[in-house]
Amino acid sequence: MTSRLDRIAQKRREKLERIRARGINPYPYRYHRSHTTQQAVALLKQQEESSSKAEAPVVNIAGRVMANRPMGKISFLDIRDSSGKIQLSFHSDLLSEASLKLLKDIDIGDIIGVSGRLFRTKSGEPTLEVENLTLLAKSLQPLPEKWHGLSDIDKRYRQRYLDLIANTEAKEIFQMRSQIITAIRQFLNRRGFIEVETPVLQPSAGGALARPFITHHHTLDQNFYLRIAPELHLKRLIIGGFDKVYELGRTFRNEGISTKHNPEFTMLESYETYADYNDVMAMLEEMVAEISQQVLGRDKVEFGSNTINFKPPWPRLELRQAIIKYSGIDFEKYPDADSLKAEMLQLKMEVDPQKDRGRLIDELISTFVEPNLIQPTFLLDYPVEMSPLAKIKPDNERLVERFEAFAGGMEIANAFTELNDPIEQRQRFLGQQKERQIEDEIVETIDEDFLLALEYGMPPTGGLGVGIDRLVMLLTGQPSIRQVILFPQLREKP
RNA sequence: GGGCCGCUAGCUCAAUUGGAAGAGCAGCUGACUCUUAAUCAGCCGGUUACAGGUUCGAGUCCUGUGCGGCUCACCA
Repeated sequence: MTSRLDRIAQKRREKLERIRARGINPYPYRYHRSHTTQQAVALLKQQEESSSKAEAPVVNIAGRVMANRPMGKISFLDIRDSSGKIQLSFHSDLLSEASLKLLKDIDIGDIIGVSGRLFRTKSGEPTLEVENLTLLAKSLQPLPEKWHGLSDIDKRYRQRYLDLIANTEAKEIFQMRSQIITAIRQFLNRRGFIEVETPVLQPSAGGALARPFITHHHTLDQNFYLRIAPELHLKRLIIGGFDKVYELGRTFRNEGISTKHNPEFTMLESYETYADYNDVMAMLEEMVAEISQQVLGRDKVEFGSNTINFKPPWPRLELRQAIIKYSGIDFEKYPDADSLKAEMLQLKMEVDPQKDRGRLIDELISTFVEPNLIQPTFLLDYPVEMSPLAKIKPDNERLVERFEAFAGGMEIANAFTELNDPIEQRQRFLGQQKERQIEDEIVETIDEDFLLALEYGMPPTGGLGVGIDRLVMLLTGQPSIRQVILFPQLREKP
């Protein structure tokens, strides 16, 4: 009746008790480590290259036992820490009685500390000849298989720690993610941007068109939305006199989950005064290329079957021309939703009758254009009805100064010359509210506080939003957003 | 939410047309003084995701449920 897992766990608990019975704490408080495994290997190499014949120094290292190869009087164990791995050898002749006894109760998965001298085996493997063994944490669960790792995708997400232990590639992705985010901060800080934090809990969810999550504050007895964009608060800071601000943080959208969407995701937004969307374009392409250089050491990255080259300048393509090129439809010829819809039906597209003109154009982009934009590309100049926060083009009142950046067939950034006319902004909000209420979707409240702020005067500003998870996907070559989020959203298991 | 696919031991995977549920790793016992996916001998290990149905007989066929993957829709 007992499963194998039960019996393995039972055996390990017995070992734990045996260890305790000998007066050893299997979960001690600290361990003085002198070197990481990587440093220890480097030390050995350095010693070998120096002319001095001095005896190897004693080092203390710690890590998780990953393999055990007992061979009579010698046992070889591999341990791993976050820097790498190293082989340990245990000679029964050189070990104390206590360490020898303890070694018998060490399992794969245990965390141990060892001290001894470094040497190289006949086959050239850097090895620590252990003189002293300390158990630092007993593991009671068996690890995934050593050769194939953990491949059950569900388990990899739910028990990410096992994925990180068993699959070194998984760990590397998240190390790279951290480096990418560090590189972004360095880039912006160097240019004089300051990093700020604005509310996640907001009385109205503005700055984008998306369904928000709703939550409730008990003391205030008030509902709040989780932000769908930090945009409107960052602009308040521009009004307040900060010239260049950015926020790098979590944003929440209560929408479908896919390989490109997670309900909570990380977004960068930056705002720079006295800049327009052309300045922002130049900054973005420079930033992405620089991050790629800094993290990968090159401009190019393999993504699926394509090689993406981030080297600036990226092609700039007018949205209208792009849609003509890939679908044959010129949206300027169809000034209203009905005529555009009719044309789209001609192409045998299934068109939602509820959609307004902006959303129809959006569908043309995602259906025909986006999948073709593998190399980094800017699409410029969007219809005003899809961009309520962007400034109209000086020579065409139906278009705004907005761009979206695409790469690998995904949108990775969205930016515009920010609308700073408070009266026009109010009209745009009202128009948008009307559209949305027709669809009885979410009743949007207008952010009056933001409009008031705008009335005090906002300098001309270029704003940018970058989907960090997607950027990480590109730079790490991952086809699914879940592979670059440590704990992606999953349905709870019963 | 729709469509397609998947779920077998702790892990990685087999199981022919519906005919006795198996292997490797891990674990346990033993051997072995340079192994490194160590090797050798032996042993242990199953609610085949869950519930029902068809059948003499179901891992396999049917229905439903759960979870996941891909995809479409929703959506930037």
